[in-house]
Order: sequence, then structure tokens, then C-alpha cells
Amino acid sequence: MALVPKATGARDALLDAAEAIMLEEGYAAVTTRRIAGRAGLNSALVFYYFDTMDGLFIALFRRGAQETQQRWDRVLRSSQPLWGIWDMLRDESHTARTMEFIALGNHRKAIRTELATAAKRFHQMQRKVLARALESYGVDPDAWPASSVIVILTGIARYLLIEEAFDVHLGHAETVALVEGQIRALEGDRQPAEGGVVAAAPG
Amino acid sequence: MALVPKATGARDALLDAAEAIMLEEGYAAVTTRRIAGRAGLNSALVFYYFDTMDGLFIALFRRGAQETQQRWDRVLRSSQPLWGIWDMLRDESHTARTMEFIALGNHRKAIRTELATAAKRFHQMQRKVLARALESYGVDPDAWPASSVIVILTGIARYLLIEEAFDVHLGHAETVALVEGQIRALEGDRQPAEGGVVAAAPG
DNA sequence: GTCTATAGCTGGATAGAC
DNA sequence: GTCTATCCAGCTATAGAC
Repeated sequence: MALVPKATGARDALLDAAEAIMLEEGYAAVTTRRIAGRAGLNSALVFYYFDTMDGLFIALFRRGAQETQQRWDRVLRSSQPLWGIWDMLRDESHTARTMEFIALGNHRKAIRTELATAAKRFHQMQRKVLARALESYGVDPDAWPASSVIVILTGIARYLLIEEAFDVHLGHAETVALVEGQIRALEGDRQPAEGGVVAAAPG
Repeated sequence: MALVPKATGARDALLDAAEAIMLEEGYAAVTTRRIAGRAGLNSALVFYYFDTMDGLFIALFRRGAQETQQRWDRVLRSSQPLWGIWDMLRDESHTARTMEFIALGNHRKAIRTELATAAKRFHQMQRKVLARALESYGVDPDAWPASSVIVILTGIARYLLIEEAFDVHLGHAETVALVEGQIRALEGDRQPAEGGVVAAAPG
């Protein structure tokens, strides 16, 4: 399960092509003809495998969400879960795809439902690990509930990435320093060798 | 200058129609024919006034940014700038439009440039007022730089709104309480009568 | 499972009448 | 400034051959 999936069959090849087009040019550019052209296949195959364009988007989202789940599984096993969560949230490639689906989901009910389900699952997964960690650090759960820490870290990380994509960096360095200072106070320095986001799959 | 602009001429009517379609169905649904149909005008007029679809989107963004600027002007004159900024950031109608343009800008250079310029202008505007306010509250500017406070508040507010649009509310109440508790500690209770976001235009 | 062919529609954009 | 008419391209989706 590599980060950049390699097509093993026509269905995967179509999903790979759709994902690439979506990231490069946005969901509106994902059309049956362009998917097929990029994958070197016939456009009728899109309907054979996914029935409709909505079906394709949902299949694409689920495949991505499964990968994301596996990455969270790894990250949350880290002995420094705060660092792990923060670094994962700061990962651009993951967030770019999520934001494209959010834009799509804002106007398509079927996608919106998929997104909501996945968002809740990931939140709970993070909350369980984080609540235990914060407790072990002696953090008052009334002052800093784990679910709030997730919302705050996610919101900050995502906003930083959005602005970076537009080459806007006002206050970014200060904010990263501020957040990472808080994490360091609880978990010490980042131990880059384990639980990292980068080394996700073996060569 | 009302929040929901009334068309005074064909050009404004086209922009109004484009904005409504964009909010309801996303930027991809904004087409010359649909704009014209909604405005009760001819689709060729879109090209007469805006040359291309990119031209239309840029004109639409600029008109909205001008309104936003005026709203920030009002909000930042408040005697409780932290409350003013937070309430403005939490305003859904404003953010929905911004996010649609971000999705569009992620894949169109001309839009991206417009967005970056406006984002920087708004940030500086907020930072000036906030830096002075935080200083008057005795907040250490090295621990909490104004530009970081802007990034943090904006990131949190926007993430809350994104999730609310998908009916996901995990950790939201706790996070709002946490943020507003911090603001209250500096500025006291919210004084709803002045500088509010709601009462923007007469009539 | 993959292809060709095509129906039926909608898109951006332009020319030119009024 | 607003309209009709039109070009050509692209779209989703289906039918049916292989």
C-alpha cells in the first residue's frame, strides 16, 4: 500500500488517473474522457466500474480514506502522539486531497455523507490516544479537552497549508513556533525516527 | 452597500446571479448560460462585461473583497477587537464564499493572485489593531504575537465552520468555550450592541 | 472486460443585427 | 448595451460488438 498507488488493474488505473487530475486541476476537471485518456483506457469503463461520476468520487474517497486510516494507525502508535498528530496534520499531500473533497462535498450530498463519516471516525481515533497521553502529562482535561486540542491543531495546520499554497506566510513561523513550543513542553523534542509521516511505506 | 447586493444594472445583476450559483452549487456550476438565465439576461452579456469566465470570477471576488473590507473596518473599530474578530471569523456567510474562491484559486493562477493580495491586506489590517489591543491588555507579544493570534483564531473558526457544514460537531462546543474563555479573560463579556457582525447594513 | 459508436445535452466564445 | 444565431468542443451516459 504505497502512498502513490500503482495501478494493478483497470479499476485502480482509473482511480489513479482521477486522483491525479483532481489534485492538479480540481474536481471539476475530473471527467470520464480525461480519466480514460490519462489511464490509456476507454471512457466507457468508468461507467462499467463506477456507474456514475458520483460513484467514482465515492470510490476514490474511500480508497484514500483507507490509506489515511492506516497512516493514522501508525502515527497514533507513536510514543509522542502530539508530535505525530501535528506532523501528520501538517502533511500537505494528505490535506490537499481532503480539501478538494470538502469543496466537492459542499455541493454533493453523497460525498458530504462520506466525508462526515470519515471525519468522525478519525476524530474519535485521535481523541482516544490523545486523551490518554494528555492525562499522562498531567494536563487538566477540563481546561484542555482532547477533542478541543484536535480541533485546534487541525484548524491551525490546515489554515497554514491553505495560505502556503497561496504563498501567504504572515504569522506562520511564529505560529508554528508557538504550537511546537507547547508540544515540546509536554513531549520533549521530536524524535524523528519513529512514527513519522514521511517514512510511510517501504521502498 | 448591503450584504446581499441588489442589482442596479446588468453588470451587477450578472454578478449577483453568479454569486448565488457559486454558493449554492459550487464554482463549477457557474456557467455563462446559468448566470444569464438566473439574471433574466442574455448569456452573451457575460462576455461583453467580463471578457472571459476568469474575468467574471475576478470581478466577483473583488466586489466581495470590497464588502469584506468595509465589514472589517467596522469590526476593527470596536472597543473589543478580539470579540469583533472572533465573531466576524465565525460568520458563516462570509466564510462560505471565501472557501469557494479558495477551491477555485487552488487551480487558477489569476484567482490565486487575487486571493493572496486580499489575504495579506486583511491580515495586516487585523494585526495592527490586535497588536495594540493585546499590548493594552498586558499580553506578552513574544509569547502571543498578534499575527499568530490571527492565524490561530482564523484556523479554528474556519475549521469549525467546515465541519458544521457537514454536521460534524465533535469537540466544537468545548473549543468555542475554550477560545471564548480566553477572550473573556482579556476583554470581559461580549458587548453585543456595538461592532457586531449581524447589524451590518441599515434596513 | 474492453472496445466503438453515438445519442442528447451543455459548455465557452464569437459575429453581427438592432 | 442587448439581443439572436451559431460554431465547435466537451460532457454523461447507453447500446451493443467483440
